[in-house]
Amino acid sequence: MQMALSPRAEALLKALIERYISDGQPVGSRTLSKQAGLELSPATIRNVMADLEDLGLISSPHTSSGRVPTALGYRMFVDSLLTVRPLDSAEIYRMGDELAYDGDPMHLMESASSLLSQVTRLAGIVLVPRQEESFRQIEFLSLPAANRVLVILVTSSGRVHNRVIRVDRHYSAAELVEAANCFNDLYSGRPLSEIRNSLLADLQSDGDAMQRAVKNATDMARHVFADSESSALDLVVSGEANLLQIPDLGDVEKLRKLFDAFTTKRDLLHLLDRSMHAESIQVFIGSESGYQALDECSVVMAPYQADGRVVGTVGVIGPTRMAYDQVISIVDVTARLLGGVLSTEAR
Amino acid sequence: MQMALSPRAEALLKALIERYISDGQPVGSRTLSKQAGLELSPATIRNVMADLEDLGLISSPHTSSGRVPTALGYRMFVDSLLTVRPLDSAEIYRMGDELAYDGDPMHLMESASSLLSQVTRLAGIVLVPRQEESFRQIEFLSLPAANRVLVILVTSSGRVHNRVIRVDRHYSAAELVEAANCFNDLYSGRPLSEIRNSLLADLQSDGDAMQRAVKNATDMARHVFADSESSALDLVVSGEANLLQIPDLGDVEKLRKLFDAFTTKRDLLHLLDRSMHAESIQVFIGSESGYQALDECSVVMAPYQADGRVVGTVGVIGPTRMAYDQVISIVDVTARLLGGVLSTEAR
DNA sequence: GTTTAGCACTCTAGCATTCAGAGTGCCAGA
DNA sequence: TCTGGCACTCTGAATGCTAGAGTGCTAAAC
Repeated sequence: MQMALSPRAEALLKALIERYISDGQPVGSRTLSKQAGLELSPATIRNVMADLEDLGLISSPHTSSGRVPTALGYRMFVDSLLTVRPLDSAEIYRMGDELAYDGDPMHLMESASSLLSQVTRLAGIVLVPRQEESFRQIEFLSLPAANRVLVILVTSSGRVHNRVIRVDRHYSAAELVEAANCFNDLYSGRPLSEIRNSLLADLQSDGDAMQRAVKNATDMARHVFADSESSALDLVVSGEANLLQIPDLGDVEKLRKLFDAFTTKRDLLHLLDRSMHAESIQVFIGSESGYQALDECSVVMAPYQADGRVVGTVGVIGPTRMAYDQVISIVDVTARLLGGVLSTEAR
Repeated sequence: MQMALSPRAEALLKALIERYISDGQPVGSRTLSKQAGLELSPATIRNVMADLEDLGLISSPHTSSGRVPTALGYRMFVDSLLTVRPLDSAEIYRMGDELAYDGDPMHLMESASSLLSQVTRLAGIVLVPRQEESFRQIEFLSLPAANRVLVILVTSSGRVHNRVIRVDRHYSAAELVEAANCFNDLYSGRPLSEIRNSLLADLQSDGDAMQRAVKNATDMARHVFADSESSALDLVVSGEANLLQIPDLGDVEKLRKLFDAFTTKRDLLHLLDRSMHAESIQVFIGSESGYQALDECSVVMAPYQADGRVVGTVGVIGPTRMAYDQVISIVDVTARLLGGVLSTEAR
């Protein structure tokens, strides 16, 4: 189906999409003919456009007004016609400054997301995956309030989960330290999911065979591991408000669905999970994403690395009519910057 | 200026506003005359309405269409005409179930905010004030990564702040425990702000007179106290998406400003701070709030208590045309439920 | 003196009509 | 294979019209 286009048709499609992206108006043959670079009469252009329409790359909103790219058209544009506009180094430098790292990776993700939304004037998203996380350290603190213990879990990425739990009796500080030590020795470096399952299994066997300290630790740890599973914190979205003023997304009902997707996060997580496994930048255009809420949106995501391993993905979400040439390089740079911060940091 | 209205004018105003709230259409004299309870001809009603308009309580969008309440009209309605519709106990019970408390007060606030937004179909907000917080406990954990220490601060409300800091050399676990003990002994129960200032003063004096352990603790604690000042986490907003589908807030530009206010939080914090000092429910109508972004919105807030002391405020934000009778009692009940959870919990 | 009926007036919302402009498709000629 | 020309279509803005809803005012009725 995807027969090769003639070079002329390609050039025309490229010019049309670029024009549409900057104007937002359907593009007609006259307009395109006046455009420098193509010395063709409107009539010729009309013929070519008719071919492009047959191929499903462009369409006209109504019988007789200019053409508009379809999702397929954008796809071809992004895949093979686009000339990405690299950022100048001053810009990159400025962006790097904005990425503040204070030790809390969550803050870093938030600042990356917010940076993206400011620079692109779209919504920025950062996915902080949990599946790869492993256990680093647990600690139990006795609280003054009766029979309360604060459980603190530190994961390999440096994220910290804490939770206050009620316990059945008072534990001395020494007991708590011992329990933590046992647990740390037992599970250090193991993936969270594995530990979670293991804890669940322990709960069922309920063996009296276990040492007391280990048993205590297991009981208390269970709560915070249950928390760490919740993926609520894994996705950071910012700059949603930018989407409000984009005329392309005028349909209030669709906009509401989109915002719902931001708060629910479920669908987005699935989608972004896919982009994790890609080598480089990925662009989901319109309904390609498979989620209704994103029908009129495109998502541009780039995986970022820490010490050579992909640990998450970062990008933006905006209308299908977005300035891909700029957005792609901005997302690319952000992913690199983020990777840089994470990697130097770990050294 | 606020001369007493005749009972008839009051009844009329009340009927008009109730009608407008449920319909969203300007209300004319005929409509009002047909309404049960008032046996008056349209002409009479027109006379009264003219008076109400002179008083600035209602206005007509254009020369000849029905009347619409002004902010002043809503104010009088809310202050003296409104018959609050109490929730039935089943409803209250159901809401109580939704307020899950797992030991983390932040989760509780989020669930309260989300509960409000679901029940009212508006945006829910919860203010968690910081000024009243006092110090409960600090702890330092050594991390495997070179020269990193995790600082954990627990405040009186049970909130936990953590931060990873770099230190100049390796500290042994024993050193860290000692430092924490010193610090805890020194500052237990004192207000955060006081400690913050004290730490700042110490930094300047830089006295060699201080014990080494105390000095270490002070240096490390400084970072997390700086964090705890940031008020970013103090305001929880949820259900913003609900506002999108409200026809009254059709102006996209205003909506964008409103969403910006949600993410900036600064203005909202100021406003809500005011509502903290009120005894009971407060309603800010339209431009009364003094913030442009809230021009076409009303804010209904109720302070909530923990053990008899007001510790925060909870409520909703929506269009000026909202069902005050229901919203007010929903907010009221939520504040009580929240207070209940916080108080039983502390016992 | 309050209330009501009647009347002239005003403004909106919807509808049909018109008209210019932009764009298309197609055909015939270069 | 490209281009010029022509008939056709569709949109969007402007216009005029009408019905409906609502008002303000005045004079009569209670």
